[in-house]
Amino acid sequence: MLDTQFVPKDSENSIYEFWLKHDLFKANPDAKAPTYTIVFPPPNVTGVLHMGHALTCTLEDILIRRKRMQGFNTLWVPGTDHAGIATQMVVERNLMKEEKKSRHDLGREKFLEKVWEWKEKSQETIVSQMRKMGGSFDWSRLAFTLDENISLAVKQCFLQLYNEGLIYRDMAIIQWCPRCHTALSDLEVKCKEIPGKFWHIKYRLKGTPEKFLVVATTRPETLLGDTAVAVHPEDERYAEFHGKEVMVPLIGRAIPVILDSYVDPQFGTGALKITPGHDPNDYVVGKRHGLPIINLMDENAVLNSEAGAFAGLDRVKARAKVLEELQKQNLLIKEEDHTHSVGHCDRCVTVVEPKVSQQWFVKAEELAKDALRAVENKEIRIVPEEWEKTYFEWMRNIRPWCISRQLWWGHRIPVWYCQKCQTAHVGLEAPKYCSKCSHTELKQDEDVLDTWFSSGLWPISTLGWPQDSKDLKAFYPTSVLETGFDILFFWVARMIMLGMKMTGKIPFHTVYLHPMVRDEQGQKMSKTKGNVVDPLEISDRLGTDALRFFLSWNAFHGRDMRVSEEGVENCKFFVNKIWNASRFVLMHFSDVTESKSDLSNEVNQWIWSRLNHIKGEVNRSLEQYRFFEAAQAIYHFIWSEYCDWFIEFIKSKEELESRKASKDSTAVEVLEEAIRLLHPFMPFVTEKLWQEMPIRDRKLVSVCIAKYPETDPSRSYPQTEERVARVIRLIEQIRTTRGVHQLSPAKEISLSVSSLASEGLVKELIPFKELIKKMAKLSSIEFEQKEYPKQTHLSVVMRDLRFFISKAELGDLTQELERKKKELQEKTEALRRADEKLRNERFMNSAPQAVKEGVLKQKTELKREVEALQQYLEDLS
RNA sequence: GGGUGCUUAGCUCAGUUGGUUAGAGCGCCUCGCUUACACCGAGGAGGUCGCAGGUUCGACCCCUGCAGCACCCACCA
Repeated sequence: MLDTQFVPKDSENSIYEFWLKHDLFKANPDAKAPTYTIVFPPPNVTGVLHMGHALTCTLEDILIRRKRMQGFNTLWVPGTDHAGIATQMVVERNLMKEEKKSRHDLGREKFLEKVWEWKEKSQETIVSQMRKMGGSFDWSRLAFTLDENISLAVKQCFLQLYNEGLIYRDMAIIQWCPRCHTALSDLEVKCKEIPGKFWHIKYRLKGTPEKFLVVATTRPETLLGDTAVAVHPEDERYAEFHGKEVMVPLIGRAIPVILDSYVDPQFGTGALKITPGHDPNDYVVGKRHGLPIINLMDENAVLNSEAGAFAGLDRVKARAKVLEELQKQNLLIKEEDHTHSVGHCDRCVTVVEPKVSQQWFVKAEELAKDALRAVENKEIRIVPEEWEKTYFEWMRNIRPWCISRQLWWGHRIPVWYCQKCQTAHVGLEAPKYCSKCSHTELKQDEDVLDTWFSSGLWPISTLGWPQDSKDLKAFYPTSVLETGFDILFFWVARMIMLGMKMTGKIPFHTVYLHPMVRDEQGQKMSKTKGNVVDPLEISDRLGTDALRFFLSWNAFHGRDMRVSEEGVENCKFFVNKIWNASRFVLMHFSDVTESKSDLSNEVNQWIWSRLNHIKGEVNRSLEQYRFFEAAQAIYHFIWSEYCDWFIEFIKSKEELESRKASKDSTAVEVLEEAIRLLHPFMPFVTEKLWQEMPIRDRKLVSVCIAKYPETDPSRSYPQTEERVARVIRLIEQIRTTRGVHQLSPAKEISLSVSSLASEGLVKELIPFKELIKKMAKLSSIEFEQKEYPKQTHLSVVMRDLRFFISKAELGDLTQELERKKKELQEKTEALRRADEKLRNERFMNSAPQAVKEGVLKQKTELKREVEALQQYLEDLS
């Protein structure tokens, strides 16, 4: 006997332990069954899981559990990401808070020890949370991006790309974060519109100080690093400056006026100061003209000795000081408001500084070619499809990927420099001596790799690459990559590029991009806003099953997904509903242990047939990653069909007794199948209930490995479905009539039903007589083709049936009158339109037969209804 | 500046290649503690599908324009 309620908190842990005990989630590379593989997007070891992770866990677990039940050899690889910059930041912040020390105070080695400690704790937390969500991961394959074998993959990949010339080291202008002290890739820089100023500054002509040109800039502090002023070659205004030199204000350095068509004469003053050291565009122009590069700032964006009197000031102070000086020297002409977009560090939101430095790059342009083609020719399918365009757009305009980071936490770049001749050696191990000069002193590159470089290898590295492992053979390419669209470029694109380059094969067949999690108002969740809904707290209180069902119910193909506690609560009600339906069934049929469904019984036929539809729909929807559709289909079946109608149908004393006596198994079997159908969505409660089912595959230890329901043509009864649908409609109509006439639910009435179409229709209802009586609360019901006088009876019409109720039994009719008038209006209009269509020659010529027949049928029905309604209204008044 | 989406019931969203009277959940209103469930049951109200044109026998769906919203990418100083 089941408890009166399912208490998730008391059951979930032990159910999960039960699964682990029976080792149900472990994949076997030697198994014969076809494989189905997902690698879980490894969460950063920066802290705890949020709602986005919960969504990922839920959706992937649904896919995996269904495939497992379908008999696939499923593998779901769990893991975590070292998340270089993010984790380093968190640990640094902690260190500062707790010990008032910077990482430099500790030194590289000691600091890394601290980070490892942090990682252990964080990973432990994350793993326990993934379990709490019910995730059926193969824990024997738990991976971390800095594991030895994963690091080997990273080095191997670096080496291979280097040998092919696809990785190179270059002096280039990159985005530098003065707070994180590292280079960033373009993707890690987010542009933001910032209201700023446009300052117009005098640059005097060398030797003729009364002549000058005016340069407009948003960054006056960088003028200290100017090495030219550029004007458009055809800009007449500056013709007299061609070939001359002007003086940099404040420091009196002469720089040439150069001609470059990059300059837009319409913009600003048409004269552009060129600062190759601190502006990506200027860098390009500077290179074109062979201009010197002046690096004005140190790693903190504090001005260095190149800045002369301004040395020691940071960017912001330097700007103020420079402006002040310009003002004093009467070189500042005007100041206007100007909004422009400024790059910010994705992690710490500091304004980044373009900086010329030695960095490592990947020729992404080369790798993108195959990665682009794979999606173009649908070898890799992106769902929803509209994201393909975004992917194409980015891939076609991809630029070199800066992969070196001046951090401590991460994969050290596998390059060693000879301390004598500076020759670089790239390899998996430190070389013993220099291959060029045989010197034995070599030093490894200080930098580490971009986190996404190792993430990009995740599908292959977790499966054992570069070894020719069993896992790689069995499970690669993986089946589907499921994640949020926000990391399409960061992660997905790079996995495709690196996976294809390293193995020659695509890393996965399908990319499913789920929506972003928002709060109730559609706002991004963030700690600072305080609108974060914590999945663990919710699952603690309302149950993991409810949370998971809510998440799948809301996984639309849109871009946002709103999470509210109320929504989860409603799903909890659904959990309760199934629980109680099961209680009812077990209360009456717990001794029904043999499959013996009376298939001559129309109610049985009907519920089997309905179940059959739902099975098809759920499977179809899940194949297309339409989680919301699948969830809704099951919800509707269990609640509105199985509970509201089937159970109510069999609930009458006689029916129940007769079913118990004959040990009819329908109620149990349909429920058991519905439970299996629901299991991927709500693993915990379904496991618990499945174990209680008197009929189930007893050879199996868990519903996790029970067969996932598939449609079964032998259980399809379309005609019965139609008949029962008519019965349901009749009951509903009687109830409505009772309702609008304000009859007490306790009051029994009598009525007579006749057909508006063929007489057979009414005969078909006779077997349901008792059932209708019970459910519509009737004292008696007659089925006969008989008219009653309108003085004494009211006739109610519904499509193909009508019934008569004695007026004496009805109460106030005024409300009903209004309602029916409106209905008559609507139906008359619909009839008119149907009629118009049928008269329309062109419609009759071009519409498909089925549509024409439909309209004709509709017209007949409407006509009957309109006539009957008119009569009904007459009767009423 | 370039790109991608979105606009359907009070709210969140479905609506498959244009074809019968546009759906769901929640919320709301009325009634009911009927022995699985009040975390429930029965019934009801509620939409000129953002606006304006066009194509078509027929448009929520296709085309054009407009308005509003969101997101992504971006070196106009």
